[in-house]
Amino acid sequence: MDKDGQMARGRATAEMVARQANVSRVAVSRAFNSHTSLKPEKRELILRIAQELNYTPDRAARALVSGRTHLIGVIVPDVCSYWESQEIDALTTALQNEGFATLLFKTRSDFSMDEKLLAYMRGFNPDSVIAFMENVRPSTLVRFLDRAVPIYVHYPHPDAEDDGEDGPLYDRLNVLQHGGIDQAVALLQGYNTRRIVYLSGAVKSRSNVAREKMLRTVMAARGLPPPRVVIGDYSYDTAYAATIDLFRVGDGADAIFASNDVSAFGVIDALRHELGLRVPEDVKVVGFDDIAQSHWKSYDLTTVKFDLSERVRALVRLILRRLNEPDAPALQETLHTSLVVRGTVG
Amino acid sequence: MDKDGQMARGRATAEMVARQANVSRVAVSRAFNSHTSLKPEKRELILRIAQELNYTPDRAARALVSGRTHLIGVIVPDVCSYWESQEIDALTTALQNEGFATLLFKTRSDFSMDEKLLAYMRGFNPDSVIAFMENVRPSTLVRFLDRAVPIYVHYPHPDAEDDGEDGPLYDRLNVLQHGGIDQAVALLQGYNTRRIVYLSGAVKSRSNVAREKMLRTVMAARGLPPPRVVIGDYSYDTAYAATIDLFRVGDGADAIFASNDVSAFGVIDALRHELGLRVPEDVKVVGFDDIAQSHWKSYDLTTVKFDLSERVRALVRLILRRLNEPDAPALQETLHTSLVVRGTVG
DNA sequence: TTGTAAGCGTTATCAT
DNA sequence: ATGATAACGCTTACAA
Repeated sequence: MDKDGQMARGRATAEMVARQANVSRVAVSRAFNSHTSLKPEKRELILRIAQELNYTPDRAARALVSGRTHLIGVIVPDVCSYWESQEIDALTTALQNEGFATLLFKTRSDFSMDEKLLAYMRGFNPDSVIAFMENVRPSTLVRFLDRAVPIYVHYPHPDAEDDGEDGPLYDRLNVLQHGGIDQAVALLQGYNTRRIVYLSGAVKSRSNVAREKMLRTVMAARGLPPPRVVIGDYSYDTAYAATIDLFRVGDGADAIFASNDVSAFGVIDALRHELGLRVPEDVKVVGFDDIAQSHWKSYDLTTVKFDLSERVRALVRLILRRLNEPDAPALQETLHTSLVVRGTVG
Repeated sequence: MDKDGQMARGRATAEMVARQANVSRVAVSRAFNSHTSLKPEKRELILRIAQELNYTPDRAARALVSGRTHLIGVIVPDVCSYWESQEIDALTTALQNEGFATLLFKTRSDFSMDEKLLAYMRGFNPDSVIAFMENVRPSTLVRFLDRAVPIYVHYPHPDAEDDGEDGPLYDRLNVLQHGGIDQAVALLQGYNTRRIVYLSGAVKSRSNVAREKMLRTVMAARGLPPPRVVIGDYSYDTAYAATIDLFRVGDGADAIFASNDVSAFGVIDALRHELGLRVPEDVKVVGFDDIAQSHWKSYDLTTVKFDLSERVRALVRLILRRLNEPDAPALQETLHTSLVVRGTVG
């Protein structure tokens, strides 16, 4: 029972705190918004009583008036995919530290954007949205998100025409793939590797297209013939089957450049356990991502690494900058890649 | 431009839809709440116009009056942990289908509950909370969650005294581990395995304590001596190191029962790649969870399986039942386990 | 520095 | 079946 003779049932409101502290409810509101002016001792008193009453401002009410939900929508096709789960993990931690929370939505894994989902998500009024969907153009996203700012992951390429004279239209994260891929190709070249195969990811995904294109460019620049392409979909099972096909029906290869680490694992397992080949002696394998499992002894994978924490910091920076300046011109952040050399090339 | 000569900038409100459709804003609200009475043709008209204007009811406003945010808080120590990422994935899909969204929070991975986090989460007013934290008693959770219902994952054990005469105090999911563990032990017994080691998970976590206890019980019931226990923490790296210790410094083992699949992978890699032992010929390995990687050829792990989709369905059922009947007595759902036999025992 | 009053967009209540 | 009106809990003018 509290002073009013009532059980502290349900949730304490600013009103109750105000009564208990003998101040107006506005003072309570001010106590929780640090930028406002309030006598320090009064603020302390209010915060103390608030804690006693277990009071926290209601974010729904706050959102209604401030237009900020402090919700960041994250759309993913597949939470279990390692790279994405690691990114979600780091992102959630970072957002939490900034006073936001991650609102998770799942979409179909075929990389198509579901407009129903967007409409659904919009109801929750996220302050910003990060779509892990690969082939969604921000112009689609923006139709459904008025307050929210879509963030676009871009893969710049030397050959591609850049944006118009006014710069990009949407906030974006530029991922420079050249560094890591060039190092990987150099390494293979150093071992005199001839027939290089690229095992694709989901064929239409932008990251896959970008990876393949950059690989071609890098190999051409180094005087190598273009890679042969084998179709995959970023999954272990498909990679496993495709590798068997490649060696049983096709011509095999001296090195396989897999579009992500998980498919590299499929490749390695197929080579070793099904085809009786040695990695790296018979076939060399390179992956993409550097997920945590890549250092496991069964794989010990040489792979092109994205710096995850750098990436998450960049994303959070974009979100915060945009929320602070809603009308600023399109923002950009840039991210580099590099090669992590382990045991599958050598 | 719309009829009013304004860009459809920002978000459409019920008011605008009402004006456009020549009805009151209450009618618009009713059109979006199917249980209300509204002439079908009128509802259709309103919904059509709403779609044209790209209108969706604002959930923050709705929450303010209805007391329902349609947010389900999910607290995890580690999103990347594979079992949890699979569960989050499935849960998000299921919740989405019921009109809810997953609000993700990360806590420290030492399995202690952070009260600050709970207070923080409470500000978002989740309708319900699922804590993947292992050693949080619902009595702690409930202090911070007034509207929300904590759901407790319970591991019943024959020896343990059950709840008082009034049944359990909180909604819970009972996970019956006996089935799968008993089958695993029977299999090992069938291969005449002598020295069985249990590689623990995080020692204080409830799931780990429950697994070890059940293993002891089952082995005793089958006339086997108690397992030796090696300390782990559910991680690959610790399992890897602990296994090397066990065989280099300690007495080794004929079979290792790992507390989860990921540590089973660490065990297998250490045995094969560091100690030069064969699995299953020299040492047999059993895991716990049946995550997707368990069928990968490098491991092909025999493991105790929880039916994930059944588990998620049960959780969602608990949430919905509780929201429909806030005052119902504590609800329960029950889940079974079974053994998936693959190549690491034989 | 502080309090009063208005309003955010919705749903519930009570009329009609 | 439908519409007016009053909440919901908070923040942001504006006034003191």
